[in-house]
Amino acid sequence: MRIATWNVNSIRSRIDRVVGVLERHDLDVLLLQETKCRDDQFPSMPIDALGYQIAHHGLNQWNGVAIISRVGLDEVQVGFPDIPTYGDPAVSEARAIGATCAGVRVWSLYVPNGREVGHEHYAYKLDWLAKLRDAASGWLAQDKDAQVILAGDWNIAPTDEDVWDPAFFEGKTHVTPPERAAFEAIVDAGYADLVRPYTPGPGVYTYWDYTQLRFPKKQGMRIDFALGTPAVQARVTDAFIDREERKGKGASDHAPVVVTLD
DNA sequence: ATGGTGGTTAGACCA
Repeated sequence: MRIATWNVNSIRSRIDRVVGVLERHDLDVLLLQETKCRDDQFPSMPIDALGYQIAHHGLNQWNGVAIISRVGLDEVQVGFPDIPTYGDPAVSEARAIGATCAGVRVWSLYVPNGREVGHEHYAYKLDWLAKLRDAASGWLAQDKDAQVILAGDWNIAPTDEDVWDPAFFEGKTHVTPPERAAFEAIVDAGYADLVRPYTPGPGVYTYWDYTQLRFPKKQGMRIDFALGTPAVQARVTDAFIDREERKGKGASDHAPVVVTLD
């Protein structure tokens, strides 16, 4: 089984690239973030035509997560237990969707950005990650052999090696100790990074800002991850980051991250 | 090359 996660930055503007990624990598499952549309706006036809099923959760022009699968798409779940809302009045955001695909419980996750350290959105990010940890920890406690994948745009660079210049990011979100601790807490709950062992750094990234020629200058961040329970980790035979997809006109600012299971 | 990113959208907001 081959599964990928990708922050697509609008499914409507990149549907042709999505089809290309599905075909090029012979994907069984593709987890998308930032689809940026409502369910009724999702361009499903080209994906249906390839024999895939789609589960999408999109409420408006922001966020939006989807699971695309050709190996089954069962027990679709929008959000995880106790997923936080944002703001006052409280707003539910489309940042998590789960489903079972060929016996693997997969989650497409779009972790809140945080905006600025100290911003209300930053507190939301940390709370969101803590609630995700609680939920994910519970799933593994229920069944230590559970096959669960938590994948998506985490908006966290877990180590200094995961950003092109640590000094540039000093005092900014994505690299602060509380964010890194929130990520490590999920690893400590039993969810290992499935990709890093196959793509060691430094200089290995999944995201490059559109501005300032960050991609050609190789100035990126590793912020997209696929984490898995021990039962999943034991099945991984390969993983890579599809840098080629970041090239050319009309690319997303994120690259797909691909994992192969036996 | 006096603009410089790109998405959603129609003046901003978000990343």
